[in-house]
Amino acid sequence: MKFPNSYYISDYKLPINDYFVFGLSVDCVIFGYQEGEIKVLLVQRGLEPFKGNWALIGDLVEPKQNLCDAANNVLEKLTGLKNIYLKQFFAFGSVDRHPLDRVVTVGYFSLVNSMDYKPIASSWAKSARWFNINDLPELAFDHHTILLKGIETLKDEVRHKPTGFELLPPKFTLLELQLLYEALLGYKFDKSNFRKKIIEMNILKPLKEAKENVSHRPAQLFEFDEKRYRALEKEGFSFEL
Amino acid sequence: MKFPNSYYISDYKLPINDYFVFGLSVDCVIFGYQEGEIKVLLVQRGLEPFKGNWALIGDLVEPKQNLCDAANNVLEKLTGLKNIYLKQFFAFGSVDRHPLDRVVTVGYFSLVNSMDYKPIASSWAKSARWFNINDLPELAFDHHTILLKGIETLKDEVRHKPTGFELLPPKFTLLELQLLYEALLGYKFDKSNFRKKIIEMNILKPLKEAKENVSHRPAQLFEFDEKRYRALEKEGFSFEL
DNA sequence: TCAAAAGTGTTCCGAATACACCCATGC
DNA sequence: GCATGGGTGTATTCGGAACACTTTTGA
Repeated sequence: MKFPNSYYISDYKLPINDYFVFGLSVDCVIFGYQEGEIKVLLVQRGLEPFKGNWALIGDLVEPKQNLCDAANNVLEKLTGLKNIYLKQFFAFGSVDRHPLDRVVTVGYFSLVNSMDYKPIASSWAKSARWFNINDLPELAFDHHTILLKGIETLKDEVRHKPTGFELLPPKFTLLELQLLYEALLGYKFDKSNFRKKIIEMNILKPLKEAKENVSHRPAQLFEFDEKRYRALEKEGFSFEL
Repeated sequence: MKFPNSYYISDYKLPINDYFVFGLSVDCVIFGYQEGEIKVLLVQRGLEPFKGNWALIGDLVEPKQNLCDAANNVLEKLTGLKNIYLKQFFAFGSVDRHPLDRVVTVGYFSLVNSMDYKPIASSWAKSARWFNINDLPELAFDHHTILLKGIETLKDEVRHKPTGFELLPPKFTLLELQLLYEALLGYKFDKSNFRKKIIEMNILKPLKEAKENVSHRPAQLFEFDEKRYRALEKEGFSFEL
């Protein structure tokens, strides 16, 4: 490697080659929403180390691959979905986090609408399963730590940005939205007040369609108006609750 | 390296050795507060590449060094201060972010009380300077991107957590606190309302001392009550504004 | 006595809360 | 008709915004 003797300004006397010994990986915390509960997608490892344990999906980053591309690839390989909501949340770099060598991993979290998710025929997908985030199995590596940090980030994000919409189908009713937020935040809303608040934000586009095949009055459907949200955001509007 | 043929479950056929080619560094965005303005500490590079440009301080991580230890070391080497507020905010991993080789860098941001900061006699400190965050010089590498992300993170953090206290001396007056938050957030508060709000949060410990040597009525001094804040946080209290 | 900042009190308004109530549909 | 969720209206409360005012110090 044609690296100078010091990267920034360092006191190290070691040849610089000795510094290019890191492995780099990405791990994805994939959230979904089913039956009123927040789920996370895990796979069962088929190889050592930690063979048989459940784990986040992830992979080593290639030498010429951008971090976010690596994360997108991992996600696409498992779900077949492209352009999914994907956000980096933390880099985990403890010396001993991997039993065999020095691997730094970057955590991404992702929200998928479970209806879109069709496990595809890969060695991964066969062993993939959704777990309730309050009822997790033992995890490989430091994936438990990563997952907890991911959940924390999700909750922070949900409270201040209209993140949750990614978990719903594109068209949804106000009650569905309310139930989702109740699951995400862990507390109840008053129906009337929740509606008033979200409607007045002006980030939902009311549709002329209604829910069908329900044994009660059919509810109006809405879409998240992303364009409108971006516009409001620029004006200083900030999503709360 | 005794690495198995696949890290997680991968389709790669390459020998695994080819994946351990990453350099890893940390870069610190160090914020300070002087004369009512938010500053950031930069150093002038003495070596190629980007010799002469201003840059964040940072360094390569050693093979057996934890990420956060690396960041702390960098900070200590420049300022002589240990146990400073330091928080990871993002990993920057573009393939081409470094002109000479593949180096992934992890950004940390830090808040220091400028009174504590005494540049120490090192090759770094000689060329260190505080810059107003609205008046930045040209920066080396992708440090401008990193810095902007750091500023963004700071503003998010400040709004939802009692972060700003690190920028003040341990004992401060309410007006000093107000002016700091005005600088951080970019807008004014009403004196009376600001006081009421912050006092009612119960996270400040009023002292029996007062500011001295001022040509007007001396103000009461306060301390941030970290213990109390942690306790309140556990009960679900959330700091806002 | 004046300037400058410390510190307090009060009114007003809008938003959040807590309910109560009516509507539409399938069975 | 009744169960179920859809959808609306309103009185009350609480907290924030705006602003005025008094106090204490040094010069």
